[in-house]
Amino acid sequence: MAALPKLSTQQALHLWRQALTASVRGDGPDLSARQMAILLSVYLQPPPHTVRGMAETLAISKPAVVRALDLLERLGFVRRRRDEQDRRNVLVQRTVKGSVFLTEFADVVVEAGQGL
Amino acid sequence: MAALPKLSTQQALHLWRQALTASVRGDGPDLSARQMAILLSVYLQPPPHTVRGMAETLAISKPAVVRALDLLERLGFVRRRRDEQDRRNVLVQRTVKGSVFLTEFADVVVEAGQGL
DNA sequence: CAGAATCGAGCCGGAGGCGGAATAATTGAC
DNA sequence: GTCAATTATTCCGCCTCCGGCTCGATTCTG
Repeated sequence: MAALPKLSTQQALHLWRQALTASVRGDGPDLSARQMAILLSVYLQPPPHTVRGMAETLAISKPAVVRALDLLERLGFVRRRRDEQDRRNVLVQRTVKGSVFLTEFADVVVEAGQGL
Repeated sequence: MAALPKLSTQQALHLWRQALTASVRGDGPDLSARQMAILLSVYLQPPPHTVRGMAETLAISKPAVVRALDLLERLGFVRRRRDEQDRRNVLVQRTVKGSVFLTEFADVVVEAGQGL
């Protein structure tokens, strides 16, 4: 990945505002910060993705992760699979729909970056 | 402001994830997307900032803006002033505390950008 | 095999957000 | 001066989210 020059404080805030505003205005689902962080983890971090692990990463409770996954699964952005090696675990996997959603969101951020 | 080279899709998502994760993990207040968008508008956009105007900008209801301002004012991130020219309006103004909060948040984003 | 440990999920009371409708205050139109 | 228009706010019922606790299922320990 090509290196990125250091952002200024003003650039960072403007970038965030423009992307956030476009996202809020958009007609897509309004994910909370936790839900978005979980979704991004699943798509950007190496597997496996377990409830326990994500709860620790974000320093939130397990029920909060379960609830977020309930919603993300309902939206079709993510899929739950029982781990056959250790059937206590649930492995969270990506879906095409989730990938499309994140790609569109990334475009919004990229465009906001252009507008600086 | 120095121009920024175009972000790649991957860079945009990684930037967002790292900043979001740090923010969720942090001990600061957990602002929703709408609340954060309103706060950023007040600090980055030219005044005046009215309830009506922000509701239109974000395409959300006025009560939603009022509630967000209630919270932001309770946190000390923003101040409400009656417009003396037209006393129906309320002008939203910045505070030192809000400025500090956003500066710290910007640092998180900048640091996430470095980690790409 | 028995008991402890670990995992995800469900339950519960509380807190807060949502939009539509109604309200009070203020201003503009005529 | 009167009535309509505009602004921010409050009220209402509904829904979602929160964390602590508990639970069933599964695995590990000895």
